[in-house]
Amino acid sequence: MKTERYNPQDIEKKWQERWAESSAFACTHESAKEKYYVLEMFPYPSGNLHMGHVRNYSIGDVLARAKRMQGFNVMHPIGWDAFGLPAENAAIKNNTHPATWTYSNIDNMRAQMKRLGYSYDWAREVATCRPEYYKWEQLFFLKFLEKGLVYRKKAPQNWCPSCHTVLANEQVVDGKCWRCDSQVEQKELTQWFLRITAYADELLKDLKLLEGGWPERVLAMQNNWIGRSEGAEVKFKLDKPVAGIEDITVFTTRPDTIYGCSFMVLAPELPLVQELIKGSPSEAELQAFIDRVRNMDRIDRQSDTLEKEGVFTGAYAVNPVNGKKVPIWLGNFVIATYGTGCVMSVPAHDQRDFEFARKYQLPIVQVVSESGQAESTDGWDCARAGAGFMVNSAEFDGLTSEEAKQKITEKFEAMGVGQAKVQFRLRDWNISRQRYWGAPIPVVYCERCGVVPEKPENLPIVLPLDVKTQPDGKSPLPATPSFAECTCPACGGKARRETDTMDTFVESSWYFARYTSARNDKAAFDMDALKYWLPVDQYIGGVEHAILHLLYSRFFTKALRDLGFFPDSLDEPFTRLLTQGMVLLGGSKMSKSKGNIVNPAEMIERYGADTVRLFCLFAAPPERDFDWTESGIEGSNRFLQRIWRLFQDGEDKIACVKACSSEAGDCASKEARELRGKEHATVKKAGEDMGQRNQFNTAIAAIMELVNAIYIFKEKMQDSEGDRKVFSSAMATVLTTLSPITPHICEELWERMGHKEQLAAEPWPVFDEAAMVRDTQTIAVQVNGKLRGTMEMPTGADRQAMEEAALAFEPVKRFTKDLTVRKVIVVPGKLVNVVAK
RNA sequence: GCGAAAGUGGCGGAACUGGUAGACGCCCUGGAUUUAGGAUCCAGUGCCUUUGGCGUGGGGGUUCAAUUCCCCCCUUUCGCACCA
Repeated sequence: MKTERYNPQDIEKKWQERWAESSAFACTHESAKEKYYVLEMFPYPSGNLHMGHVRNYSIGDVLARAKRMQGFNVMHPIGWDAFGLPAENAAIKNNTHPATWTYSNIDNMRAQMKRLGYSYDWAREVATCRPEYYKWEQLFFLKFLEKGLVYRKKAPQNWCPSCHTVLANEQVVDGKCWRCDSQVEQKELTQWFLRITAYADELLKDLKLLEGGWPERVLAMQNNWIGRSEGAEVKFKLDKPVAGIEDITVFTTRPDTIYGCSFMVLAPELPLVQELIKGSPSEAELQAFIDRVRNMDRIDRQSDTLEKEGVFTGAYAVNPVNGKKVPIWLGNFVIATYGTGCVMSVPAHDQRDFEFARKYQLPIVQVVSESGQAESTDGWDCARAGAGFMVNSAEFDGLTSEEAKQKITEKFEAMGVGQAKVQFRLRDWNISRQRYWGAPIPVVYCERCGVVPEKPENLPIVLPLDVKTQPDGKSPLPATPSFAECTCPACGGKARRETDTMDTFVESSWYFARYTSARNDKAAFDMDALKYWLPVDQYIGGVEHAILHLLYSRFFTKALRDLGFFPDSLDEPFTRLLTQGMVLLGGSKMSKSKGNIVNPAEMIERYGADTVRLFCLFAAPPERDFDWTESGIEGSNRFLQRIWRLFQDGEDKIACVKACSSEAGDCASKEARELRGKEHATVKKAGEDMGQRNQFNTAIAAIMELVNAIYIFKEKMQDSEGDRKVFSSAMATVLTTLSPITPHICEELWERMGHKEQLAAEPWPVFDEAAMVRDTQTIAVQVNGKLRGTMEMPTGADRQAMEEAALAFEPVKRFTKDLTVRKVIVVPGKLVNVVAK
C-alpha cells in the first residue's frame, strides 16, 4: 500500500488560508457568551521572530484555541510596539528611515506569525507608531496635565550618553542603561513626569487583588520597587539660622528613637547644604567633599562596600523633643531623593549610624532596651534592639518601642514640629525622551504664554516623516522648522513645539485596551467594549517586564479609570499573569553575539509549524526555561508522523464521527472498553491542563498516551462496527484535543475523516465519568507501608473483600509470616496496607 | 542582609486534596525488518551486593503511609539592597 507522507508545508498553508477566508478567529463584544481575553505582550518589530517569541505566542495561542473550544468568546489580538530607539539606530546604520525600517519589519514578522498559524483576530492589529494610535495617547497626556498627573520639573536625570536620551529609574539597571548597557550619567534637565507616585498606595494595596493570579516573585518585585515605609517627618530647628534656612526636616521610620539622636547627616548634593556651608570657615573643604561625592558614579555610590565617609559642617540642629544640640554632618551614603535627604542618626539602634558614630567618635545613646534597663554602650560592637522598652526618653520611658512610635509621633504633632508620614521608594516617571522616533508630546512653548498644552481638536500632533536622522543619534526634530515652529494654541503668537518625544513605555501602557475597539476613530475606546472585554484574563510574557511595563500599565489603568476613560470598576488590567521561561541553547540564553541561535523560520521550513509549536509546549512547563535540542524537536515531529501514520494505516476503519461519540454498547470487548475509558480520561485531563492549569506539557503527554493506546487497540480490533466506532471516536478525540497545539495537521486529518466543518469551530468534547470506570482495578498491596505487590480486583470491591484478598495474597503472607497483623488500612479502589508487628 | 522560586533517573520532566515515585518524551541497549543507512515495529531501561535492599538536596519529626505536612540545615537561580 502506498502511503502519503506527512507534508506539513502544504497542509499548513492550506489551513492558514482557510482560516483567513472564514475569519475563523474574529470576535465581537456583542455576544451573550462569557468572554475570555488572552493576550501576549506585543513584540517590538525588530526584524524577525526569535524562538522566545514563538514560545510566547504559542502558549497564548493554545490557550486561546482551547478556551474558544470550551465555549468562551475569546479575544486574541496582536500588534506592534513600534516606536523606539532600535529603529533609529538601524535607520542610521542602513541609511533608511525609521518608519520604513519599522513597517517592513512589521510586514515580515506578521508573515512569520501567520506562518505559525496563530489564531489572532487580525482586524484588531495596532501599531503604536501610527498617528491613529498615538493620537489618543496625546489626548491622555492633555487630560493628565489638566489633572496634575503630568508635570514639568528640572532635576538631575539619568542620562544615557550612547542613546542620547534620559531614562526612567526603572530603565536603569545596576547603574547602566537597560538597553545598551552604557554607564548612566546624571544630568540636570527639565523634563515631563507622570505622577505615578500619586497612585503608590493603590498600586501597592492592589497587589493583593493579584495574589493567586500573578507569580509571587513578580508581586514581590513590585512590592519592593514601590517600597513603602511608615514613619514620621520631624523638623529640627537650626541652632543658628542661616540665610533663608531655619530648620531641617528629616524622615525617620523610628520616631521612637528620637531621644537617642546624636547627630544628623545630610545628602551632600542637597541645595540647602550650599546655604548651610556658605561662609563657613571650612567651606572650601566641604565643597571639595560635595564635589567628590557628586562625581562618584551611581554604582560605587550605592554599593555596600562603599566606605562611609562624612564631614562636619560646623552647624548644629536642635532636637525638638529634648532641646539637645546635635552636629550636622554630610555623608556620602545619604540619598538625596529618598525621604527629605536628611537623616537623624541614632547610632545605638541603627547599624549604619553606629558605624558612622564609631568612625567619627560621636556619642551613642541607648533609648531602647530589651530588658528595660539602660546600659552602657561602650562595649557594643553593633547597633542593638530593634524592639524593646524605652529608656533615656523622658516621659516615654518604660513604654514598648511600638507604643512609643505612636506616642512620640503624637507629641510631634502637638508641638507642631512633625507628623506621621508614609514614604515610598517609587519615583515619578520621567517620560521625556530626546529622540526622534516616538510620540510627540502635545505642548508648545509660547514666547508670551509660556508652556501651553495643545488643543484636543489639534490632535494628533503628527511626527513628521520627512526628516533625516542624524548620524550622532540626536533628534532631528529641533532642527525641523515645519514641526518645531508653530503657533500658540492660546494666543496665536509665535511658539516652539516640544521636540522631546514620549517614552515608548507610554504606548505599551494602554494598548491592551485599544484592542477592544482598535478601529475606533471617534474615541480612544468604546466603553461597552471595554466593559465587556477588560480586564485581560490571561496575560503572557517575559519576566523582564516584571516592574517596568507591568507597573506602568497598572498605573495607567488606575489613572484612566479616574479620568473616566476606563470603567469605574476596573482596578487592574491583568487578572492572571504567566511569565514564560526562556528558550536556551546549550544551557545559555540564545543570543546573536554568542552565535547560539536557532532560527524559527528554518525550523518551520524543516519540520513545519505544528512541530515547532508542539516542541515549544512539550519541552517544559511554560514558566520554566528550557533547552532547545535537536533530538527534542525530532521527537515532537516523530509524534506527529505517528499520528499521520496511524490515520493512514487505519483509514479504511475510520468513520466520520466526532470525539467521544462511541457508546458503551459499542464496546463488545474489554479492549474496546479500555480504549473508550482512556479516551474520556484524556478529554478530561487535556481539557483541564490546557484550559485551566496552563500545563501544556502534561496535556500533550496525556494525548500521547491515548495515541499509544489506539496503536495497541488497532492491532487487536475486530472487524466489527462497534470496534470501528470506538477506534474512530478515539481518533477524533486525538485530533480535537490536540488541535489547539498543532492545529494544521488536526484540521487536515479531521477533513480527511469526512468532516465538512472546520475543527477550529468544533466544541471541546464532553467526557463521561462513567466511561472511565474500568472493569478491574489494580490494587497496591503494602505491608507496613512498603509495596509488596499489586492485585487486580473487580471495580467496586468492598473493604472487606479487599482486606481478605490482601491477607490471602502470597507476598503478604510471606512478609507477615513471623508477625501479628495489627491493623489493615483499606483505601477503596487504590490500596491495602497491612500493618503487622 | 531582605524577598521570591527551585532542588526527583544519563537528560527534559510527571505524580492535581498524603495512598503503587519516575507518567510522557529524549538518550541508550537488544531484537525484527532492510543490500546498507535512515525510518518503523517489538522488548528493555532509577541504583545496588537482586527470594532482597536503597532511593525525590541533607538531617530530624508527624503518620498505617510523606516528593507531598512540620522543624532545622545545605545548594542553585532570580529580584532588591547604605531607603534612614
